[in-house]
Amino acid sequence: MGNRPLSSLFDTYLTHVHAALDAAEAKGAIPAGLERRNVTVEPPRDPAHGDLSTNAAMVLAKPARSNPRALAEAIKAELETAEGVEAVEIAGPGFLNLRLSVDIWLAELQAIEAGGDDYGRSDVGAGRTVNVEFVSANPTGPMHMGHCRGAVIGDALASLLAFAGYAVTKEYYVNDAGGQVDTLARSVHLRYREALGETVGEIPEGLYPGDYLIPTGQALAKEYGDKYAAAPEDEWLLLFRERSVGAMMDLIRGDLAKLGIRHDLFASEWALQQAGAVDRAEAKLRAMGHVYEGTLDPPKGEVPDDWEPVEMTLFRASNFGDDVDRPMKKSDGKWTYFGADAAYHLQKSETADELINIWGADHAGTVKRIKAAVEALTGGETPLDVVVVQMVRLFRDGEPVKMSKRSGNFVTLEEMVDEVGKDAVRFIMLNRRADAPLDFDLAKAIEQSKDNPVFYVQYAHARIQSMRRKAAAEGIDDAATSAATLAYLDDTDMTLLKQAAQWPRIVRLAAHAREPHRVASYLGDLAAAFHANYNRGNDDPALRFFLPEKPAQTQARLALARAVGQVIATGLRVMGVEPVEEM
RNA sequence: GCGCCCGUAGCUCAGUCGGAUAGAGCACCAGAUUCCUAAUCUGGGGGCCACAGGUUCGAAUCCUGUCGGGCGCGCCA
Repeated sequence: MGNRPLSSLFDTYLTHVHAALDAAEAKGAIPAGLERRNVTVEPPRDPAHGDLSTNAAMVLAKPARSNPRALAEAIKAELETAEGVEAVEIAGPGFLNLRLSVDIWLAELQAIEAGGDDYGRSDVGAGRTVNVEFVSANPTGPMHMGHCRGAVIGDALASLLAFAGYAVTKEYYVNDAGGQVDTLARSVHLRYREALGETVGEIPEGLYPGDYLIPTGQALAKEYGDKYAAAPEDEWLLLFRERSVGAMMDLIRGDLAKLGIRHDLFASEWALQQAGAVDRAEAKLRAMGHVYEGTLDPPKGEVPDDWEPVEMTLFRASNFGDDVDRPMKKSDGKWTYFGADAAYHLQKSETADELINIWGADHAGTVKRIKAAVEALTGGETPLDVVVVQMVRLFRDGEPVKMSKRSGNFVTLEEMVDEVGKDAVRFIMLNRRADAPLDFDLAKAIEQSKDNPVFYVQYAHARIQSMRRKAAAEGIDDAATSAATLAYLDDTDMTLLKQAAQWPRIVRLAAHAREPHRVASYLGDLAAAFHANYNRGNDDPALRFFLPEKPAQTQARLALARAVGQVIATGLRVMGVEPVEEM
């Protein structure tokens, strides 16, 4: 990162606006002590309005008991002297529009060059530690397509937050304590007997049928022979659980690796319970009076036939915004999933300032209770954000893709990545808001056309690299930008440069909103602007980027292209997509 | 029944902690096109931002309600 300041152009000018307000205050032009929190500096919607726009006069008008235009006049007078400000206009209901000198944009172009892959990196995270928990798929089989979106979103969000200056831990919660893991162990036991030569036939209802359990059964047969073949379950269940979970986690880690995902930490629910962490969390809540023994009302809607009220250990979630209290411990004395999860979140909060969970939409109903638990357990000290990821529907050429046999049930992540590639999967999964359902078309994902956003963005980058290679071959110096550079750039070029200069702001906004899809949207827009600019050369050869007979101009426009290419490459890397050199 | 999410162009969706004339792609229409990388390009039409109130100088954005769609509701994980 070096010693460069990490503030973006917008931050810099927000500082200038504050300075102007201070100066206006000092002269008595505006009242002192106004609430400035809502003062922003943004690019105006219409580029014709200038380079930057501030709402200061409108926001301050009311507390100042003045009208926006009058305030704007006072602020304008101060702002006009700010560095790099060429003109200030008052427009609309009281916007102050700033036009910046070309020197500022030249400096920004040079900042992109100097920054390289770090251009846009931010310190808004201020080194705060964030724990991003994602995937956390049950360790009962390989990952399927349904896990994929949350995996990519979690990984990209972690990467985005790291780029925005947070200290990020990527964590996977292994649900290895529930009854499903017993089912897994029994299923593997069957495969173990099969490996010993027994004919098992159809996998019985209630056990996992997938072929992926066969190697685990074989490995256990090789290691233990027929020792457990006829033994009672309690002699082998724990062992088989441990081995099966280990094997499944290896599978899952392999699947994640295919998507370019590596977690920093795998936290075991089983280990958590064994270590007494759940007891401690419950005791902590109990000491605060948030836990009691009681019964729940029957669920609304369809009441199960066998409903009967039973006493169990309940957390007063309803005191923290949830609809009803939630069981931590079942009447049989075992922890509920929620009870363990509450303890798990307490554990995470001990090493992180902020928590983020990436959850599938099918868990959306449990967001309130876990937020309630975290609030109670941390005294509101540790914020928890739950990013809810909606379903993916898989298509091929517009036709829904149905189940596949191999996994036992679903289209596996492996099949998906093998078919369309890691980068296309990642980009498309990130090209939509998480809370909107996504249709994923396998055929479209690898289509080489403008309709395919992955291709379109990659192509922009590849095209830029191609020009650079060509320039190098022609002996045109691909050197650093000089002061003369901007003389060759016209308005359309400047618009493109200004768009590339939005990158630091996009990083900040996307990180703040926990929305990595904003990066994908932005890159799509930037690529489109680049292609449009490039295409001008088709109508007017004088507007081509590569003009061998005009090396100085070529150099200048290559500098612009290089900056755009740099931002695209950096953005793609934040998304975990590898920018390609050629296509 | 209750909760969460969503409702923006014919379709798929963006939309800046509330800001100026609400954007893009597809589809449609009209032109251009062997071009630095080709897998097209340029322009055009198209909107009661689901509906009704409210807050605000200002609402697609915030609040309330209604309607419509998705997901969920358990001593499961």
